[in-house]
Amino acid sequence: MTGSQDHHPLNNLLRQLELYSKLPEFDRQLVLDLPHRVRRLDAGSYLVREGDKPTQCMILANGYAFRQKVTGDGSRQILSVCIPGDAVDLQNMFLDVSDHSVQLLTQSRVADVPREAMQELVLTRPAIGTAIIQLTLVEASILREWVVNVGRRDARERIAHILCEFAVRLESRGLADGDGFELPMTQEQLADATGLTSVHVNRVLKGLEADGLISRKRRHIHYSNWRALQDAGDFSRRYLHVSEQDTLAQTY
Amino acid sequence: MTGSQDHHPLNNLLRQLELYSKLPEFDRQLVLDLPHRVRRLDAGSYLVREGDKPTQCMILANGYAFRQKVTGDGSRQILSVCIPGDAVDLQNMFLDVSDHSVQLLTQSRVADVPREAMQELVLTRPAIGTAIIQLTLVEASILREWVVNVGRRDARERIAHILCEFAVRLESRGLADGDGFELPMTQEQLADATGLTSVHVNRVLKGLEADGLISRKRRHIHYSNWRALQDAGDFSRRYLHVSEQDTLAQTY
DNA sequence: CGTACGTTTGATCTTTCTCAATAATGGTGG
DNA sequence: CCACCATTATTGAGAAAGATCAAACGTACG
Repeated sequence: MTGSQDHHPLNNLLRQLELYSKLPEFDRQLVLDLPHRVRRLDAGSYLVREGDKPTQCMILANGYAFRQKVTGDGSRQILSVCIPGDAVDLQNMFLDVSDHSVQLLTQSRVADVPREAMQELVLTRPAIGTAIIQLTLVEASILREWVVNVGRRDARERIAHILCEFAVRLESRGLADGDGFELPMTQEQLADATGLTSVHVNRVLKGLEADGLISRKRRHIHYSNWRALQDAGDFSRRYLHVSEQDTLAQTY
Repeated sequence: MTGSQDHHPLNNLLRQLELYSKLPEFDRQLVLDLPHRVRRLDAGSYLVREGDKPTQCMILANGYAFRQKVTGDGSRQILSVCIPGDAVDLQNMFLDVSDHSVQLLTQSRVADVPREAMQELVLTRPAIGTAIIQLTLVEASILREWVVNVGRRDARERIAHILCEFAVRLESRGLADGDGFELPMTQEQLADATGLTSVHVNRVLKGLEADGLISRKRRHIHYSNWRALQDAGDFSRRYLHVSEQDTLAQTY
């Protein structure tokens, strides 16, 4: 869960920017030279609250976070899970007021970069601009898949699907162990991500386990039958826009 | 529904780019000078199919379209509704393969702009880059709200919410008539947008009508009680990031 | 060792879906 | 203008997935 020992927290940002194509050396250095401040925050801390006017972009150096919105009657919908290395606040870099909240799932180190510094790089360095736009578009693609997940799949499919998504995303960052991963959230949070109740999530998880698709120990998910799990979740990785080689271990 | 008589179809793109801030005159001209081709297409035509490698960005000169994905068992989820003037393919401008389809709701005129020409403007003209990123981020914000809508609201709230969203978006483009608008879709499509069945959508619409929140004539929705409709849909316009003055008529 | 939080399980209730049939509407060809 | 057809809208009855309520059980942690 700790990942590599990158002591420079912007290395994470850089790695993400280079997901789709390498940056010129000059641009890489500009990214690493961005002014920033590192904070260590506890689980549950808010990085952004809906309605905020953020002045910083935040990069998750380690740890997990999630985006959420709360409805008028108080129920919560989780909108995405940020994994170590994610830039959390690209959304807010070009919009003045945040339309959702971001909260830490685990204790984390977070790097803050002033909004203007980040904007300047994006607008003046085409390679960096391209990379940022691609990241934003992939995030939108994942959101579209989540709309499908909660809108048109039953409970079992939803859970299987989100487990597959975690598996591929974590694998692509080297945070999974080949045939399993540490689920960074409680069943209640899983419920809020899938539009279900925690009671029902529990029953579905037990069902998947009983059917031999996964096994669980504490929060660790082991996929006993990866193909069957994908089928159960109607999962195809296309929407993640990750290259095959990033997740070779799962292609077998 | 026909909108204004912009004979230059890129005027629509320009208007959208200037939603958040005016472009310098030089940039405006670059946009209008973009190479393009105009096509007239029938309702039901696909502008993009999932899996395509698009080479053009498309701008909806008039008419309506929607984004959709289809699940393994054949059910459809509508992901967003594009209204006249929307640039449909910003998503694909920087990603090589499309993760969803776009289909026309009505007969439309569509302007195609080569991907590279568009990319170049975005990456070399900061004002245009900013505008495009903002549009992309607003679209992501709407997607997040849709996740909330299908994930955490009941049928009545979902329908009321989506009606409010249409009202504000159409109003902001001058396509509504103050206290009503022409719904561009069937109840079946409304169902696919809200994760419900058409049967249930019908019952909910009748319920909203019986309670005096809306009245309907054919596809025309008239909101008899705008405030009550917003309340019923747990609707707040923040996520649309439209300025108040764009929709002054509704603020009363 | 106790407290708080997360998980598991059972029983019951509601919302929404499914299936099926009927009615309205718009468009088409004659 | 009219008869016909395809699509869309409407309504009813029964079934099912998932929610709700309630309680017991584990486990981590101060």
